[in-house]
Amino acid sequence: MEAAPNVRVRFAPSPTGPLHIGGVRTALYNWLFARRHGGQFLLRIEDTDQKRYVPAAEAYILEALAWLGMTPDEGPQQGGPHAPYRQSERRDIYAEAAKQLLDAGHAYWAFDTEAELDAWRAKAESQGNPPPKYDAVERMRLRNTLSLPPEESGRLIAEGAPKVLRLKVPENEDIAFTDVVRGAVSFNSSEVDDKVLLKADGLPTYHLANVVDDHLMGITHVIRGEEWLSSCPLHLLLYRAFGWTPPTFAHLPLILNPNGKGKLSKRTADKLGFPVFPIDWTDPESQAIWPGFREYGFEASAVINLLAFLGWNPGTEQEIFTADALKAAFDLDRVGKAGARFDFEKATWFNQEHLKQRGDAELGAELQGLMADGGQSVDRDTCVAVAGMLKERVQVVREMPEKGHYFFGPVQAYDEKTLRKKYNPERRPAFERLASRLEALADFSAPAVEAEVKAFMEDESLGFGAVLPVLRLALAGTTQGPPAFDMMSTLGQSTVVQRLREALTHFDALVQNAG
RNA sequence: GGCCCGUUCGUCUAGGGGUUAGGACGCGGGAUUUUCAUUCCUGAAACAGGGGUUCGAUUCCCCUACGGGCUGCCA
Repeated sequence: MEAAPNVRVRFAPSPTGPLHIGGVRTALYNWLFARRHGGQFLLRIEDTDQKRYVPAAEAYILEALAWLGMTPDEGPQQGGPHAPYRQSERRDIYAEAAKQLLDAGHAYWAFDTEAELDAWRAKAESQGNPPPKYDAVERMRLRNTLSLPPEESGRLIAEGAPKVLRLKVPENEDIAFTDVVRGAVSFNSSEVDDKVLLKADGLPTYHLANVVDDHLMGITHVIRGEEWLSSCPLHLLLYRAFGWTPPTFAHLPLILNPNGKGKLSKRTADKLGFPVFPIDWTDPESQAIWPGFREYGFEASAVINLLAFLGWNPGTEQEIFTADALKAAFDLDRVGKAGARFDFEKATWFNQEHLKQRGDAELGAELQGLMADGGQSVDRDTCVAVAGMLKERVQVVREMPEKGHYFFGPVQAYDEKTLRKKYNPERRPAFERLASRLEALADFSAPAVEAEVKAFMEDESLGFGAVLPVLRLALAGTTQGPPAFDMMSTLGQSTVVQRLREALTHFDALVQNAG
């Protein structure tokens, strides 16, 4: 799309719990769009619902964004020209905006209590009708400054009766707009009800606060989930009532459950065994940990890559992107319209691709840290070597300690089934000679070990198939793994010799047991 | 129920009035590898259905079906 002058976008989550992966993607698209166009990416905390407010959620959001490298240009942490960036700290601004609407006749006070409204809805439903709308026709039957005699309204207000401010939505008017991802969209204003703008507690609802802030903060593009599409006409009405020019809207398709129906949910993800949150979240009530991608072992760059592709594609066949490459390639015109099912298999593939592109040194340092977390101190060189050998054999770095356990400690178990197939007790003396030959080696580099083992095979008239599997079994307990000579070299001479000799003492018995 | 949005291989998707409908994940086969993994080659696999418009529709229009969202003093 054309480079709009000074693009400003925002991510505006509500701190009611951990950020969902869908929310993270919304943040990502906003961030990418801002970077692509040299604009600003703002973070605004929409904490206007005191009932659902979860104190730890804001810190969680900040940490998740930081992990992914999506640093806001303006936000509660870094401040900015439009501070504060937390809606609970902007009450006066909304109150003033509300007054403006009230004075202009675009809004009115309503005195109906929640109980009254509940009864009103329940009555309709009991008659088999759909839930009624507080709209142009119904409002005259409810209690508000439009339906009540002015004296009574005045009295209620003077008495300080609980009241909410509602938008006076016009009747039967077509509201058409162009959505960047959906094209022409239109609604009739009669479908929109007189939404509450200011709640009885004096705080604004999402709609008011969002529109006011987007305008005040100079937001040029509102990029958000499709769940907001239905309220977009309401927002447009609000912009019009204020006399403001609305921003450009882009409603993103939703991320759906892998199989079955609906928006991707924690419930489904739990069942299928994968995370839906960027990082771990400890539920304040149950203390249960809701798993995150970070702790599962995902690379931040992979999460960004895979999320970017859930609803967007570059139009080329390239699928592996760094964040920087995405910043250059991303744009709204290639965002799809249809919801995308989340495929964890593909997500892990993305991770492995990103893993393979990382350097051994860096990976080794991470592995060393992982080992330390597990209480084992391992030297850096070993970790680097192991990481290099294992990175193509795991999907997440966290698999390495277990997958390569034999590098860090004794063999946990021998694969007996394979042992029976590959080991012939008659060859035990030969393998003992091999142990001695290896013990005598002056150079234990992989090529030297390889040369020695090959010489041994030649001398003993044994082939690869007769020697390597047994060697692997003795040293690692399994026939799978990195190239045998690299593995041996990393294990080190004394470990190799010792493990081989010890294994030989067990192998006969293990083979016999089976018989 | 009403309103709105959507629908190309199992999944993510490219494409677009005339194509052998392309790629990726996953799956199958093969090559390489001492093994596993990687890598490479390869196979199976899709335009939801019905009407139009058109010389010609997967592509444009309508309807249906299906899916999704919204329908709160939640966001």
